[in-house]
Parts: sequence; C-alpha cells; structure tokens
Amino acid sequence: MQCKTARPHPSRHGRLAKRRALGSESPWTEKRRQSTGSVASVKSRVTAQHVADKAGVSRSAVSRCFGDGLVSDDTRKRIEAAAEALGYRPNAIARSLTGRSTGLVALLLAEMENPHVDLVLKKLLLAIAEADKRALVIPETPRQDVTESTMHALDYQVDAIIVVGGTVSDRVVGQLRALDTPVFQFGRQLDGLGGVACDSHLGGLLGGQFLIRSGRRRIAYMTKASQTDSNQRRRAGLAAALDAAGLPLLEEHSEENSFEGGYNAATRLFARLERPDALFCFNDMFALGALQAAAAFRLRVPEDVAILGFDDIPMAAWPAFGLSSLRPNLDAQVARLMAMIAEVCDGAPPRRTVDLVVPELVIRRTAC
Amino acid sequence: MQCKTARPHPSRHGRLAKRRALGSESPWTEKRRQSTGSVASVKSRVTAQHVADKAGVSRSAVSRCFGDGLVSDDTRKRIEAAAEALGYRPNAIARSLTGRSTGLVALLLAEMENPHVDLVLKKLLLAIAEADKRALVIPETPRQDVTESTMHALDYQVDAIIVVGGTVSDRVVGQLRALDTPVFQFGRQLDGLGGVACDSHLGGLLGGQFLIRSGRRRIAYMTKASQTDSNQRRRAGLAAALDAAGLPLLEEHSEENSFEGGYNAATRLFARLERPDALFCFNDMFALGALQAAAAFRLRVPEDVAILGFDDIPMAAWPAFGLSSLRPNLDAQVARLMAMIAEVCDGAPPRRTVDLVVPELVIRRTAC
DNA sequence: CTGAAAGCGCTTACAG
DNA sequence: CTGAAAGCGCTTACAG
Repeated sequence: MQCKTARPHPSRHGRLAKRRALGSESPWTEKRRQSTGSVASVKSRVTAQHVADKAGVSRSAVSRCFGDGLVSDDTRKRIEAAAEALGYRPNAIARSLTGRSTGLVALLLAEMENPHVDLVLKKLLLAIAEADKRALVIPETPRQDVTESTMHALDYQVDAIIVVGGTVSDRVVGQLRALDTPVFQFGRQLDGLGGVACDSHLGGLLGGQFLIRSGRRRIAYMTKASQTDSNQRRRAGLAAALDAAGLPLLEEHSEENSFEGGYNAATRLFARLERPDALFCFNDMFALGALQAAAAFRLRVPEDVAILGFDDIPMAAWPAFGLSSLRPNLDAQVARLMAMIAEVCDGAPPRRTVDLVVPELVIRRTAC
Repeated sequence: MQCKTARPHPSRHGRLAKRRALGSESPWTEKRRQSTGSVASVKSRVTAQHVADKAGVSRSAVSRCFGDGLVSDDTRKRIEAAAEALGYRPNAIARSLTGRSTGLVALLLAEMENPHVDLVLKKLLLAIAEADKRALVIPETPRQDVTESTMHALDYQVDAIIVVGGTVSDRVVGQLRALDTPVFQFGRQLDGLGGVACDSHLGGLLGGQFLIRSGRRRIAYMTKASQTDSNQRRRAGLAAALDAAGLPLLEEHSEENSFEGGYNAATRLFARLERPDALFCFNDMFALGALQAAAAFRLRVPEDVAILGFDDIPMAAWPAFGLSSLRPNLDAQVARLMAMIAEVCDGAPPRRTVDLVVPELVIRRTAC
C-alpha cells in the first residue's frame, strides 16, 4: 500500500510569484477552488507564508513567534491573530528537518502477549504525551524483528527509542548501542544499554524470604522454559533465599508464558509424590493458571499450597483471585525512563546503565 | 521538555562546497571526526548526496533508485552498492515533505480502561505495520482531549486518523469531518464519519433471543450509566428481542464500566425481591464482576442465573470463568478498516459510512 | 536514462 | 527587533 497524495503536483512558480498570486486572500478560499473534489479541503495546508502575508510580516517573524519567541509584542499580536484566523499550526515534519528534534519517541514492542505489557504500554504512552512528545509504536511482527523495527524508527529520525520486553539478542544490542539515536530498554537488564527495570533478583529474594517466613518448606519456582534475563534473575533471587535457609529449590517449566502454561505446569507439580507447599510463579498469568490447577486438585489456597505471582497485574487484586504478588512499581520506572529521555534531549550523552526499581511485596489471599 | 539536537549548527557553505569538502571520503569518517563526544556517531546522518558521490551519480538518480525506480540496471547496481556500504536509508521525514505521504497513521485512543481496547490496539498496530505504515499513537490525557490529539496528529501530516473508543461529541465529529486528513472511527457508529464497528444492535438481539430460547424470563440489561452509542444499540437490540417475546426489560446501572462496577450492579440486582434469571452485560469485564457477585450470593450459574457478556475478551475463555459472550470479530473489523485506509491512500474520497461486522455468539458455561 | 534546478515548509545565522 | 537568504534531505518536472 503506497500512499500518494491525491492533489496534483503544485505548479512551479517561485515563492515570490506565489505570494503575489495569493495576495491577502485567505488560503482556505484558494484551496477550495483548487479542490479536485476527492480530497476535500482546508486546514493543514496553511503555511507560515500565509500567516506572514496576512500579518504583514516576514516568514522569519512567524517562525520566531512559534519558536524561540524573539519578536516584539506588536508583531506577536498581529501574527497570533493571523494564525488564529487561518488556523495555522507549524508543520512538525518540516520543522524537524532544520535540525530540531522530531518530537517523536519510538516504542519498539518486542512482546505483546502478557497483559503486563499492556499496562506498560499505556503508561508509557501517557508519559510520552505528558512530556509533549509523540509515540511512534512499532510492533514486532512475524516479518519484522527488532532490527527491522529499529530501522523504521530511524527512518523517522526519532529522538529516542524504547525497547519494551521481548528477547533482544546480544548482537542486536550491539547494533543498538552503536546508533546515533539513544536507545533505552524497559524491563530488561542487558549490558551496555541504558534503561529501567524492576529489580528482579531482589523480587525473587523478597518473595522467597516471605514464603520461608510463613513456614513453607517445599518451594517451587514455576517459569516458562526460555532463559530470559528477568526470569534468571528472579530465580537466582529465590535460590539465594532458599540457600540461606538451607532449603531446596524445586522447579517446573512450561513452554508458554500464559494462563494455560501455568495451569499445566502446576498440574505436573501437584501430581508429584511430594507436593510443594508453595509456588513462586514467574508472573501473574502463570500464577492464575496455577491457582486454577489448585482448585482442580481441590487444594486449599493458601493452607495446602501458597501461590505467589509477579507483576501485580490489575486482575491480581480482583476478589475472585486475591493473588499475592510482587509489584514492579511501574510509575517509578516510567518516571525514571522519561527523565533519562529528557536528559538526552537536553544534549547529555545517553546513559548506559539500567536503573533498578525495588519491587513491593503485595500480600493478598493466595500467600500470607 | 524541549528537545534540541546536540550537534552544533552546521556551517554555512553551500552544497557544492560541501561536496568538495567531502570528496569521496565516507561520511562516517567525517562524522566521527566532527563528533562532539556526546552524541557519538554514525548511521542515520548518511544522505542521498553521500551515496550519489560514492556511486558517481546525481542525487536525482539516487532518489529515483529508492523511489519510482526509473534507472538503468548499471546505475542501480552502483547506487545500491554505495547505499549498502554507507548504510543509507532515505529520510522518511524529508521524503514526505515533497508531497508524498508520511506513511504515518494516527491512532487516537479515547479510552484505555477496557481490556478489549488493549486487544484492538494490538491488532491495529500489527495491521498498520503489515501495511508498511507507522502508527503514531496519541492517548487522550487529562490535559488533552480528542480535539487536541487530532491537532497533534495533524502537525505530523498523517495519512489517516483512526479514533478508537471513547465518547466523541457531535461537535468534534463535525470538526473531524471537515479535515483534509481522512478520519475513521473504530468501534463506534457516529454519523458522517467512516469506519467499522461491531453490529451492536444485532448483538443485543442475538443475545436476547438466545437467553429467551434457553428459557429465561426475567432478563436484565447491565450497563454503565453513560449513554454511549454502542451501549444504546446493544440495549435496543435486546429490547427488540424481549418485546417480540412479550417479556419485560429489567435494567441496572453502574457508574464505572469495570469489574467492580459489574460486581456492584449485579449485587443490587440480586438483592431485588424478584431476582432476574439472566444478566446481559454491556461487556465482559462487567460480566465477570457479575459472576463474582453471583458467587457471593451463592447463586448457581447458569442454573439460577445466566450471565452473558460482550466482547469475548481472552479471559472469557479461561476455565475459571467459561463466560458466554458475543465475539465482535475484530480481525474482520481491522481488515475492513485497513482496506478503507488503503482506498484513501490510493486517492479515493474517504468513506462516510460505517461497516458493521456481525458478532458471533460464543456459548460457554455461564449461559447455555 | 540522467543531471541541474526548483521546491516542500520550516529555521537560523547574518546584516541591518 | 526584523527580513532576505541559505539550508535541512528529499522529489519531480524539465531539458537534454
């Protein structure tokens, strides 16, 4: 699908000629007359020159008025009146060409399955809008991986790139590091790339200590089989807590990181001869699946088995579940990330380190 | 947060002078030397002129090679080799300035609470990427409503605007209609604005007929208090079915369109002297809350009360719920919408009508 | 098929 | 404080 604008190519007379042709006539009127019928009308085609003509000043003055603002009160007033009347807004695209920023921040979505990502995406979108920037959101598709997405983002001269979730290979990280455009990661801790993440190791540790304190002795870590970064860290944190208490680390894997995956993995765990008395799940969806499996086995939660999740997705708080979980403190993460982006926009070199945000243990019914 | 590029303003010699200065030297080398230290390096700054110099052709040739393609095999080969070596990609921003499209599609998110919207957003993002366009996603914030978001989208000369969800007033629709840029609505049926939507009236009718057929006689419609378009249509469809069967339409409202809202509204319904034997809920989240309320009242579902949702969100299929629902057939909606966008990109006038997609009744445990 | 030139809408030193 | 001019990186009639 190649998009071409419907309007005919503009005639070739120079700026001066055009100014004369326009006179003091409103560009709207002119546009209507030229209209080909299909693309109807108006607005966006008003340019700084139109405003300048109407206000009786130069294009430069109009530009300054909407830019650094070095204009006299009188001209400012005239320009603003003209702009208002014409409905003029500077063309962000053209503006960015002169060396200013585009005001665009690319969001590379490498993973979209987990509802946690939905929340992250929403918060980032809001934060970007609040920072008066626009989000260019590029999902990873079957045909386009992170590298490809990055290229697309670069084509639009974005001010910064945020990689959200997903498995980004070291090779790709190397490429990203070398870019002119600052790249940040959200929710991962890959070396050499700045960003923010929940302190997964600490989360694993806190969760483990809590389960131990509440009297659990046979604690199992449930996760999908893949070796993502945050997965390993959570596991390591839990292992450290168990190790300190002289307890073993049980484990069970599943292929998919989902409700069904959690259901299946927990089912296998519950079928073991020595059933675990606590499940520490890689994330909340997994935990909810496990919860469902416990019900199928007629196990009481938390009496027979405690279940602890990670992410504290909104559903965890639902009365139907009351899932205990570790809250990654998304708002703090988003705020830190936006601060980093503000820094590079102010000309600072991009950070190369990941800010870890401390997760909070949220205790509800499934583990207490 | 105003972004300024860190690099110093380029010196003022004209193109010819610059060409000479560059010679056949790679732009990369030059860039490294100029580097201020902060913004490190490389890539994106390679321009068509660099490629032209390296390939020994004109800028025009390079442009054609990446554009309509009217170049000889020989020059094409040389240009492609040079571009490859330099890592050149055309600057999409600059390219769009000449009258071509920006390749940008704006997604105006007027509502982000419902998980259904998450799914819509994901599907639209994927579809836009597949159509080889980029999504500019602009959420409605406390400070910026749809009108403001539209202005921002227009600043970037997007090819089309998609308004997703939310309450868009008639006044705003008027404004949107008048735009040069084609605007489409997703999931609503406001007059005068093209788009796609689930046939809510038909959904209400189908759901009502189904409940009646399964023997229900006291059927209540549960919804948030607001009078959104789709809400009214679903209600009207249900009312039509009930009317035809000579049954009354019970009703209960809630302020928020959420799990808690559904829980509260259902609680009030169950507390009535004459308890309804079926709940038709505005959406699945509402229905899940109602399901929870039924459990609290120790009502058997579906024996004592049938519960029917709308949207068929992924959770509806979870074994924990088994929620019967109406599936809006999102893929068909997205496909239709993208086809409309492709049309206007090919120069056709934007449609002014809404394509209705037939919802499908998905029967699970809560109503059967 | 190809290059020189003008133009897209804006900004920014420069010289008043 | 202000305007004329050059430039951002690209495309597109135009004239070879």
